Amino acid sequence: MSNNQFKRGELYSFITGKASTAIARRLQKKFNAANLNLTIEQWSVLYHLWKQDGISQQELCNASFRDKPSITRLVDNLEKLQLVKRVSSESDRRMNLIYLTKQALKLQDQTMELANETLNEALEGVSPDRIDVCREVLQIVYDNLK
Amino acid sequence: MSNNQFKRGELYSFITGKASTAIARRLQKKFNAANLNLTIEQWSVLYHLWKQDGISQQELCNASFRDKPSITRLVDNLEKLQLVKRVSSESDRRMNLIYLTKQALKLQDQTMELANETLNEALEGVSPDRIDVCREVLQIVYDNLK
DNA sequence: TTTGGATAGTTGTATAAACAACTATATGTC
DNA sequence: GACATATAGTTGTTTATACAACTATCCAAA
Repeated sequence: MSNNQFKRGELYSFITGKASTAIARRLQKKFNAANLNLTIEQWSVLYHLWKQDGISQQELCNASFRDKPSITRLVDNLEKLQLVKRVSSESDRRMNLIYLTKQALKLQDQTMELANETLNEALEGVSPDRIDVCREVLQIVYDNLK
Repeated sequence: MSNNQFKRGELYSFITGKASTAIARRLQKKFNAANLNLTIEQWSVLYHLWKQDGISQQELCNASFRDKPSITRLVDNLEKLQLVKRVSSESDRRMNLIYLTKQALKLQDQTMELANETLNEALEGVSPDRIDVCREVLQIVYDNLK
């Protein structure tokens, strides 16, 4: 028997990720209300490209904690939306380098603003140091399991 | 303007729920390794039924933070696996009451054990009071947004 | 230079979530 | 009792995820 550390309620919440689901839903609603035709998952890919443009799909896999087929299809859809372009690498023709379009660059400010707004709503009434503890714990969880 | 409370890394982790995703994946792998032919989502429905059997699909929606079509299909799949049975309510024929089968009752101990094990791995090296803070913050986030 | 293993990406299939539109049943009001 | 409205559940469609199997390219060792 492992131990008695977790009461049921805790266990369920941790595993099902109710909080992050709620945050993602709220942000999606904001995107929809702003007529941004963009899913949170697509946004999360753009998020990495805004930090560094022209990375490979494999690097997007690592950065976004998704497998290769997931990234293939997200990039497919982002390409349909004309937000990214696949460019075959000259030095290694196995790789596609993913580049943002002008249209995608324009989305950064507005969507980051909505994301910040969402987090402020989510964390209203929580003190900064408790947020810090929470963030650190979640990081350890991720590191423990990845 | 919202504020500057969040650095990028924090923001992304909170929204995409990397930690809970990692926990769910680890638990799924344990289910697979134990030859339990069961998804985490299906397990999370059983979880509520183990607490209270014979509730309606709508109550499962509320308990599991899912919409009605999601529950319809999860119950469909659980029925195919012969883990639950839909029983039309006598008092209100719009409702299906969902009952666990004997087979599903047998799964409770083993899967809860695997879930506890997973959480112990996830939270290794985190002190109980920090876990508490984290859990409380996540609960507030959920309450703020639901 | 050939060959075999590793790496990058794609495709097929199953499960799941969100949203809209739908059916069936219940209920309250006239 | 009839009708409007609300509630419970289902179905269709799109997007996303996981896993397995596949192709194409690269690279290193014989």
